[in-house]
Amino acid sequence: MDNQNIFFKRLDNTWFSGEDVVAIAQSLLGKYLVTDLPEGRAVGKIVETEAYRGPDDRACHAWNNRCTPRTRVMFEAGGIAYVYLCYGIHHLFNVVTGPKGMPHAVLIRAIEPIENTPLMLQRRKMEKTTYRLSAGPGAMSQAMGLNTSFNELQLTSLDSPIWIESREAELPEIAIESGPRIGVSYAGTCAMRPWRFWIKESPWVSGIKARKNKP
DNA sequence: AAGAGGATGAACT
DNA sequence: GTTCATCCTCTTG
Repeated sequence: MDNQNIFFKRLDNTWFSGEDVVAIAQSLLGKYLVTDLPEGRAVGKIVETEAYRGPDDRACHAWNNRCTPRTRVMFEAGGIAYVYLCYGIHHLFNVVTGPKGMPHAVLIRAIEPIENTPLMLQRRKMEKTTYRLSAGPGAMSQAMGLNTSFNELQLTSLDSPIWIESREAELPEIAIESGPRIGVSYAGTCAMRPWRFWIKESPWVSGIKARKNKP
């Protein structure tokens, strides 16, 4: 009967306004993504992220502070959603970070299903729960009901249907691994930056060749 | 106005 | 390992 809010804390603009997007990408691991939509509510634990640092990151859509109709949202203050269509099929979900004018964002690449797996299965048109349900940015977005209609949504508003929250009174120690980001080979030397982060040993991460505990 | 290519994933061989 | 679905954005002319 404890007040949930003591432990379930929606991340706010202050949290997302930090200048170090690489650090924020790591801090998002172990946080919970919640989508409370008309079809139902779903919750997933974030297990994989990538940092994109606008001004000096060739892999970032806002590289060199490039501001276009699409990337404009990345220049907003941290805490707003940046969702775009990739390959004409996949909706990729990012959280913008940093102060207004700093075009940084974190791509959420995978979640561990926590609440309402049946809804996720239905959205993915799958029958059995495996890592394919929500491993990879396109799959994750589909499972959670995220699409480009939520671009520019304020995730930090108290009445927002989508948000990210922490669920621990004290942050537990999380074993984090890192490596190069996926699918950014066009970005020259920037492609080698180890700005992809995931929770070590998590079977819900994308791009794993040999899986020990197949979910 | 036209064309290339992409922060992917699924279904193939 | 390879192919390809599918459409929006950006660049070029």
